[in-house]
Amino acid sequence: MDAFFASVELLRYPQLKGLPVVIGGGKRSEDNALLQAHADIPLKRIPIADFPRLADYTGRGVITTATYAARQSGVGSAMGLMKAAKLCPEAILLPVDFAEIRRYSRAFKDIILDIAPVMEDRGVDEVFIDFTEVPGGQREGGRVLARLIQKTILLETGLTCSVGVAPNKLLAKMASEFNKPNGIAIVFDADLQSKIWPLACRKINGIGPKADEKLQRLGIKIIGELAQKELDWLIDHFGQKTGAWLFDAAHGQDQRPVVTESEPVSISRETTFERDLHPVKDKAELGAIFTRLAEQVADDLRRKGYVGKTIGIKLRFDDFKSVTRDQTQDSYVSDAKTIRQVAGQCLKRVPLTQRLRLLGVRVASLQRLSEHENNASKVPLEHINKAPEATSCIASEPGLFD
DNA sequence: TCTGGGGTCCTAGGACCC
DNA sequence: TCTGGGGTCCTAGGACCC
Repeated sequence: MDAFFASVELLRYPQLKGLPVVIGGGKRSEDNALLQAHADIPLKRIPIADFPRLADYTGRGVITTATYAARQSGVGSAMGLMKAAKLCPEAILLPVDFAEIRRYSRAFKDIILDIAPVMEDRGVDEVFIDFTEVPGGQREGGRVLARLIQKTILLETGLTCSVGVAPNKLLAKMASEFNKPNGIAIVFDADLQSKIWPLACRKINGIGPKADEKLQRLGIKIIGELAQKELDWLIDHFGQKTGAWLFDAAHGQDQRPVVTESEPVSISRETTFERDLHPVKDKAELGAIFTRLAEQVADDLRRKGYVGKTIGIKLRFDDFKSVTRDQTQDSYVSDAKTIRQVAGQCLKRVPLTQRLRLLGVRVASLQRLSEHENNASKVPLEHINKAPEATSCIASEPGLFD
């Protein structure tokens, strides 16, 4: 989806179209103030001058999405809002409305599922779709189906998206960036040299700042240069797994299937404080936040129907360094009390000599509540065979060749 | 002007087992 | 004198993604 969070806000406030708008910053208080002050008029009649300005922001938030007009000033995703305010003070700042985002996310995915049922969820604003078995999916290299999806989403939601069609996920993801916004791009295997090799290595999904820096140190800036390197050379410099993956990626090779269903690995909640908190002086406040995070995670587990047996915490200090601690239980849990208690034990293993800026609580090693109840109803064997009269064990001595 | 929140996957060492 | 070769699970950190 194109500038998804911002585009959703523009549906509500069409008077902001074409203006630099930035979404982010957490709290909805300013937005509520805006709405309260204009309770008597329709949203689309609220004067532009009355919207909150990025220049007035004072918190620790980051940009989630910027409209294309705002991007002209050099602001972009993940940038701190205070920094963005210097670059584009006149921009309008709106908080994220998660409920609304989820509604539109569900809506555009349902539209796609109706047309092409093999869809992989990649977060609120992105999916992979397998065109292979969709009737007409091969027409014009996929362009006809891409256009149909685009038009239907626009018609039913008012939102635009960009589509990349290619033989695999790696190339499709890159292709989707080619004609943003509201664009379609088709990439065939034969286009590798002309369309992919001139791109910066950073454009490969999976090469981040660190890997890119290392590649640059080795004199590799674009994918074409990466593709000239031998497999063994890449493995020598990046290890077996990453080396082989880089080699494949540079040659446009990617065998990953479109995965339509997956189970979560972990569920967590974290929060950055408005100001850094002192582990002793602000103990009471930290304790209250800690408890609330545990309650939120417990609630998430309950709502989603999971239990977990690894409970962990995350701390970020005032110097932005992070640590994690976790502890695995013998049995699966999901209640706030237990999570809070085990998380407290984890916290004791961290030396607290600095102020904290973030605290998080996480539950992993998840199991579906339904399966868990299933297993719990079966009495475990060790409870049936309590104190056996005799135990047979053929190989009771540690053998040399076992 | 410091840098959100919720995730996944990988690596690497140690414990422990056969 | 120097000590295998699997395997799994747990823990901590870090890169990366949306």
